[in-house]
Amino acid sequence: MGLRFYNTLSRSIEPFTPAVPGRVSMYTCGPTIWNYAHIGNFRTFLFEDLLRRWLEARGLRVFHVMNLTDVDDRIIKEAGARGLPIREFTEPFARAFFEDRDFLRIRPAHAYPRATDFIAEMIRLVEGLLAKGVAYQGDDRSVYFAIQRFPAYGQLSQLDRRSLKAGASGRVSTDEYDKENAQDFVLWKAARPEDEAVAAAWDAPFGRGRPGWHLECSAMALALLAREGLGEVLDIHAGGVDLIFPHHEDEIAQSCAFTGASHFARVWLHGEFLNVRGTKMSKRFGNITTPRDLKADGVDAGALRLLMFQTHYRQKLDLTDEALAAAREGSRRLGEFDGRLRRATRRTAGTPNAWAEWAGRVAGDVSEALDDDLNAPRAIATLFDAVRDGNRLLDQGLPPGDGEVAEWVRALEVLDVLPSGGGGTTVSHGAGAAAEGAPSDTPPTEPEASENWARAWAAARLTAKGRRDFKEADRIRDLLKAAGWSVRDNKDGTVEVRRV
RNA sequence: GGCGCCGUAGCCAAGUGGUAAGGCAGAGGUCUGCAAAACCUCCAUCACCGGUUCGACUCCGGUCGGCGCCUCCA
Repeated sequence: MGLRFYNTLSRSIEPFTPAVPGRVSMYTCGPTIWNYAHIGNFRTFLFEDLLRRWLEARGLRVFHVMNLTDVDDRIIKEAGARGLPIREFTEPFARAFFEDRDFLRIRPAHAYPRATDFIAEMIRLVEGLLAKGVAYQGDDRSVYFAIQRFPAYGQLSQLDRRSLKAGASGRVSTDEYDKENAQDFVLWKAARPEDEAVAAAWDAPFGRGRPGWHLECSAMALALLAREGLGEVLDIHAGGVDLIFPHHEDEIAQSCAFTGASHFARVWLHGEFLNVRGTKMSKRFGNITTPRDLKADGVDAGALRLLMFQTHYRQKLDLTDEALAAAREGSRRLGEFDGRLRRATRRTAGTPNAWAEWAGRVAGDVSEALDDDLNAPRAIATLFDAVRDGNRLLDQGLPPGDGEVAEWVRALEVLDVLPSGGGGTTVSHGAGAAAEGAPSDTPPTEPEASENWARAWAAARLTAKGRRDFKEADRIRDLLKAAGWSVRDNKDGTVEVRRV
């Protein structure tokens, strides 16, 4: 059936065809670097990572841009409180964002433009809008976009079908405005002393000030599209559902009014929220958890990715310890099978037919699931089916060929949900561990020494088992367990120890 | 008040107009010195009430419950 996505613009699933064959331009709204991004934010970034990976797996060359918002009210306020220029204030959070991104194995975008690096482009955009008469300067010197002069306004959020209740969100007071129409949005905010204090003001023909929130995405997307020779319409624009209105609606208005094109992006994808006990994770609700918090708690990125992808991106997902534990266990099982499969691979042709069928099913089902609006939960179900069937074949002693294993690897690479590193080490007979005599009962603290220690005990267990001294063997297992190592006797007579 | 989403087993979660994927947990079993791992078996009638239909969990209407957006929140 081919690749298809749910397009917020049409509220329906549509076949996806990039404007330039073989290439995809994709812009995703990134974080406002005023603080550490929480995993709610990262749920969206993870969904976008999956999108990116699948497009690439489908053979498309993706140009992915993610902006970093480094000037906004919160940043100015926080920077002011610390007496720092905004650039200096945001820098550590930008770095932290990249660290968290890497921890979660999110593939780096091709560009991470920062708003303050594109002031000139934004000014040009505002000038263009003023020239076209769709923008005007208010009495406060700020520049606003006049939505009544842009008839298509509201198509994304279906504004024509709703009546806005001014200030209903309670997040902004309605009387702060100096606009012709309450729904007009600001393109350029006239500079205030607080802005000057933190170097958040720039000169412009229409007055000194700083960009409004929406402006950066339009300016940077258009600038980077032009640089890549990809026209002035994005193939895909993605973000969280909360950005549909007003952010993306306003981006469309200012971009299309400027370019004259009918679209700013042909496909709009929006990811649902990550909830905590039913309500969205948000700084203002005080219920946030950051990737670094989870990392500190020993949560693995593979488990986290599995958890996120086991729920469709357009469904709300509640984060709980139980769900996290379940994902950890699932990730472990996938990793266990992956290791077993790779060890059993043989490099020969003419593999048993059962494996060929197995591989075909993995590739076909995963592909069909992800093609269908990124149905990762279904793709993961396929993976688990493959684990069960594959283990059964391996139990029968049938080895897979590399071609079949490659199909499994390809499917896994898109989701990337295996546990990271920390595999066990296997000790076989005559490991020479006894060379230095019996290891001490207490483990060394350094990781490497601790591993040697565990290996030594594993060898000792092997020896004890060899003389059928099961009491001693059990004692060793308990001792290792107490030190945080799991023990497993393999069928081939080896002992495997693994950090828990 | 407006717009929209959701309500599937103990927990998480796909899905289809024809009688419910997958994961975790749990129970029993095979294997094992014992474990572990792996495999096998078992574990739902899809919030409620109407309607349409030969047939609905899937379509329509309503009720109840949860959630989101409504000007700078992924």
